[in-house]
Amino acid sequence: MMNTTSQFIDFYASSADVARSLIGVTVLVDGVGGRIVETEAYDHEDPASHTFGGPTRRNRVMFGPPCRAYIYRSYGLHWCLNFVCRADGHGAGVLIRALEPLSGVDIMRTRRGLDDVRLLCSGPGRVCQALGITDEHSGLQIDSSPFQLIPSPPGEQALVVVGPRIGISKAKDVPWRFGLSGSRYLSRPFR
DNA sequence: TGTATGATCGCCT
DNA sequence: GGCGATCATACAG
Repeated sequence: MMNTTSQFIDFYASSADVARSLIGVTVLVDGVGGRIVETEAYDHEDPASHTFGGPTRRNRVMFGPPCRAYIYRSYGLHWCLNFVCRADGHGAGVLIRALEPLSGVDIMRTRRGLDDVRLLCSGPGRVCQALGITDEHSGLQIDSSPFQLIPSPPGEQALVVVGPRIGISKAKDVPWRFGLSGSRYLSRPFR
């Protein structure tokens, strides 16, 4: 398998394991971004997932190789970023729901049209607007340009909290939402 | 702090 | 034709 696995995240693991291990990792697009503080896992056997029911034109990237970006349009308005995981054919991924802004904050302010750092990347649609992500990024490797993944500082152990996913009508109780405990940049608090 | 609502369109039935 | 893995705004308490 060629250069498709990031060095410190095993994208061949289950989407829930990947979602948990991404907390604390920094993601940049053309140098702009921050630390992941909130994720959600989705997979092929999950009624809440786009991939439930098999491949379609929209979701085909999720059935391809791991360590790629799957971008979809949400509510006709927003873009949302996922990291594809598991081996080929599983239709699994991790939704990036919120970042702690770290790099290129002024660029993100401009793109979002507001100043408050807490509102720059605290939601999946906001993340894509702040990082300049559109469907043109769909299918790209997330460990090479323009994307960049940076591990958490060694010794810094992210304390991860878990809860049900947000904004779905099916499989509401599955605890596949992960967050950095105590972060000010979550899209919503954990109960 | 919370509930409600409009915007807007690609995808699937 | 209907419905979202959402967001910003408006209003109530």
